[in-house]
Amino acid sequence: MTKINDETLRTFVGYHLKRSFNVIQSDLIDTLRPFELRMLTYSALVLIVDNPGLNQSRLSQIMDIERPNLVVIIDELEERELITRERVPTDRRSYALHPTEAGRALYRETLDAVTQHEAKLLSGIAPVQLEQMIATLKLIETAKKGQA
Amino acid sequence: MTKINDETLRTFVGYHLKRSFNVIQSDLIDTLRPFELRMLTYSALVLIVDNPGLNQSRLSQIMDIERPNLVVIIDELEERELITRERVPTDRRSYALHPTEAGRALYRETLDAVTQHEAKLLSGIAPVQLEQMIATLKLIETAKKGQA
DNA sequence: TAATATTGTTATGCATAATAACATAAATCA
DNA sequence: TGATTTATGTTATTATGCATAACAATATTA
Repeated sequence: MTKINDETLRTFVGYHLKRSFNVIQSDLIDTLRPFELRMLTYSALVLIVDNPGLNQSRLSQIMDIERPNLVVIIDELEERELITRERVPTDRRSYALHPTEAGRALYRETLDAVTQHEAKLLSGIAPVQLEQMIATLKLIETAKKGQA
Repeated sequence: MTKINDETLRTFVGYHLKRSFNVIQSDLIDTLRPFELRMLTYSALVLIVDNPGLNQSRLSQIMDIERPNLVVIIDELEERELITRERVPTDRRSYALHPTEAGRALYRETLDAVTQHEAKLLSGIAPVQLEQMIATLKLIETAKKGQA
């Protein structure tokens, strides 16, 4: 069992980002499974509860996914009666997305579970350190626009 | 164009990780496209050049993917004659993976390109800040084992 | 030797993500 | 006003990443 050398890949920030994200992601998937939610359906539910009345176009923008990919997500949430699609009178092309009472209830349950799971996973890391990291991650997030 | 509120998701470290990784990933995909490499074929090539002779089992472990998923990646690299698969005399179940000269040449080219692209993308961020972030990311990466 | 484990493989499915093409509706402009 | 362009949601299709089950060949072990 020779140790494998990944020092070259370690010179890339992206490599570290990916590996650590994988850890958090797999924890999140486990956390959401009992609620029968995937990462994307969960994100969409949260954003709809926090921004009732928004349309699919805006939602796909904030979620950084293409409109076609959002359709099935919204279909699923509507099917489960967690949200509603309502025609907007002033713009009959778009739908206003609203959470149902069940949607809001599931939001509260899952928010609690996800928060606790992540806190537990990261319990060995100093909060200050996490805050500093998030500040840097925000810089990366906006790096694309900032440069050529 | 009302501003959308994602403050709830912003309370999760994973959300920040995902968004920033997306930025780096899309930059990386663009960087690798001219070389006809994807993220995984690139990672595999780098690891094979840096660890000549390793087998697929070990490679899948370090790459954090399942063995079956590595097969097609290795197939592709072999097809392009960037690596070779050689039966190991002492264990005829496994293949020793070695880079060809073309593989090593592509490695050098791409390493250069990827390094420069990432440096440019992150040029607005202080190196110390990135180093601190990487230290925290490493903690997250090993968090799973460290806890219950 | 018999039972078990490992390596690589095929087949399959799920989740995430991108593009093309389209109907409907709205906005623009000429 | 009417013609053109744009925006919204949708269907269909594809690529990519990632997981599991099942298997043949080979090694290991009990």
